[in-house]
Amino acid sequence: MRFSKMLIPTLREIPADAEAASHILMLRAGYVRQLAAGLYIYLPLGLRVIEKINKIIREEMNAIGAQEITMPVLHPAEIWQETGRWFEIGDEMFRLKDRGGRDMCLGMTHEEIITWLAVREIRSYRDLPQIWYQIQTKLRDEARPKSGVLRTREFLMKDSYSFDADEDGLERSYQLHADAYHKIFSRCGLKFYMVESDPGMMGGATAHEFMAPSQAGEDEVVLCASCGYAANIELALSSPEKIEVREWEFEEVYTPEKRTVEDVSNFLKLGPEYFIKSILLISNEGPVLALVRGDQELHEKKLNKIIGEHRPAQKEEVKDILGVEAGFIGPMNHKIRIIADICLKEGVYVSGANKPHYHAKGIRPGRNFTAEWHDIHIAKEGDVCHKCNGTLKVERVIEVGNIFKLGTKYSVPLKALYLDEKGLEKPVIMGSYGIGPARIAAAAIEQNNDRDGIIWPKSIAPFDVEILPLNMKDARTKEVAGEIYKDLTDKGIEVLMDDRDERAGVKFKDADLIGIPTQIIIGERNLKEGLVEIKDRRTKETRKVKIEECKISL
RNA sequence: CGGGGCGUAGCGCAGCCUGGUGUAGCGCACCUGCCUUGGGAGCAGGGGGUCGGAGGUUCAAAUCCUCUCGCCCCGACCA
Repeated sequence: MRFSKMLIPTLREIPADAEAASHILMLRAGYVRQLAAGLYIYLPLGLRVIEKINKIIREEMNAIGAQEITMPVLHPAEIWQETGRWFEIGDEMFRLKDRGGRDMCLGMTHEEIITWLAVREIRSYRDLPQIWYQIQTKLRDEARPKSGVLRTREFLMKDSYSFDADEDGLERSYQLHADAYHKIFSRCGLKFYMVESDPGMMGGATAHEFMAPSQAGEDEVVLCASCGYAANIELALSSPEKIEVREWEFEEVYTPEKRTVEDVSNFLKLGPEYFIKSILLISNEGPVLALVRGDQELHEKKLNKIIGEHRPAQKEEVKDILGVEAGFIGPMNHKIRIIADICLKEGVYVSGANKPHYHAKGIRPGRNFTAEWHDIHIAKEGDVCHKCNGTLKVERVIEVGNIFKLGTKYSVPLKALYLDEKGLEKPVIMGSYGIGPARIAAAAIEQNNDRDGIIWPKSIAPFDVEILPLNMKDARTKEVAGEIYKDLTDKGIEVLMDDRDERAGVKFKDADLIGIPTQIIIGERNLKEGLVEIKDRRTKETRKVKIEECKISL
C-alpha cells in the first residue's frame, strides 16, 4: 500500500483525553478515532491489526476442531428471561423494543443464543462433542468505559462454546481451549499468565483468565515464582508473613483517643501486625464481626462468599450492637457471628478492649475469643504462597481472555438435552470461552512501545515492512523504492511505502510512531554506493545492504 | 451512581479569577507561492470560530449566575 493513498492521520501532539499509553498511541498513530465514550472507529491501520489478530484466533480455533458461525447482535428478550439473566443483569444490558412492542436486547454475550441453537441441533450423544465459535460484536452499557480500546461499550469478541456429554468431555474441551489460548497469545507476541479466576455470575466451578501484564490493566494477579501458583487477586489465597509470637499476659491498656490501628500502633510502639482489626458489618442475616491482622486489608469479595451481601455498620450501630464506640472494639465476649482471617489462628495480639479508650493486650485466639476461620485478607506482595511457601508477587494485568466451565447452567433452563447410549435424556455440559481482539492489540502496545511510538510484534503489525524513500523528488530514489516495493509485494510481504512528498524527518517520525517492525530507508547518499538501509524498529539498529539483496536480507 | 477535572478553529492550548484593548488570540496542521529534502525546515501571503447548548444578570458576557449536554480521571459496578 502507498501511504499517500491511505488514511493514516498521525497526530503530533498527545490528545487531551487520552491517558493510557495504548490509547495515546492508537490515536496519535492514526489507528482509531473515538466517536463517543466507549465507541471507537477503526481506521485502516487499526483494522489491519484486528484482522491479523482474528486470523491467528481463527487458525488456532479451527485447529482444535471449533467451527465458526455467526449469531445476531439483536436478541429477543424471551430467551434471556428463560435463563433469568434478563432480570439479574441491570443497566449494563442495552434494552429496546421492536415496532411490535416486543422486548429486545443487544447481545452482551451469547450463551443464551448458542444454547437455543444447541437445543435444536444436538439430539444424540453421537452429535457430541461440539465447539462453535464466532467473532462478533458485543454491546455492554459499561458504567465507565476507559483507557481507549481497553474497556468499551461496543467491542469485538471471539466467543466459543463447547458442548459435551459429560464432565470428562468438558474437561477435554476446556483443556483444548486453554492450549489454543496459549498458542494465540504467544503468537500475538504477548507476555501473559493463565490464572485462576472467579467464575462469578457465569456460573460453574472452574474458570481461568489470560492476563497480560501492564500498568494500564484493571486487574491484579498473585503469582508464585517457585510453584507457579497464579490467581486473580479476587480469589488468591496467601499467608501473611509469619510474626514472632509475644507471650503477653492479658491486660487492659489505657489508650486515650487512639482509635485506628496506626494510632495505637504508634502509641504503644508496636508493629501493626500485632493488632487485630475488628470490623463490624451488617449482612442480611444480621451483624457480623470480621477480624483481620492489623497489617492486612479485609477482602470484601472473599467475605461476600461467606456471609453474602453486606455493608459496613454505621457508628451508632457499632455502639448499639457491641456496646462500645468504634475504635475500641475487640473480638472478646460478643454473641454475634465472628469471621476471622486464618492468620490470626495462632499468636498473641492487641485489640480494642470493648471499653472506651482502652485496648487489650495478650489476646489469644481460642482462649479469649472464638471465630469461624477463613482466608478473608487481600493477598499482597511478599505474602507466603499457601501451596509451597514461596514468596508471592502481585502484578497489574489486562484481561485478554477467559475460559469458564459452565456445566448445565444454561442447558438445564433452556432444555438443551441429548439422548445417551442408553436412551436416557441428559443435559448437555457446556463451557464458554472468550477473547477480546482489541484488548490483545492494546496490550501489545502497552507491552511494546518506546518514546517514539508503537513497536508491533511482527505477527500482528499492520504491515511487515515500511519503505521510506527519503526524497520523492529524486528520480533514482523513486525508482529503487518502486523496485523494492514490487519485489517484496510479489513475495507476499505486506509493504507500506511512504511515497508522500514529505521531508525525511517527517517520514522517520511517522514510521517510528506507526511501529511497523522493519523499515527500509532509501536515501540518495547510500544509493550512490548502491546501498539501502534496513532498520529494526525495536532495536533501532540499521544495516546497509545492496539494493538487490534487500529482499533476501529481511 | 458518588468524588474530581475539562469543553474556545482539525489537534494542542492562552484568555475567564477582576465583564469593555477596537475584527477572540497563539503554536501545529491546512491552502497558494518561493525555497528545502537523513530525524516533525524556512520565508511570504491566506482560509477556518454560532467560545458545548439553553436561559438569566448587565448598557455590554468566552468571562458572572442557573439549568443542561458531552468527554476524561478516581471509586462503586463489570456475565
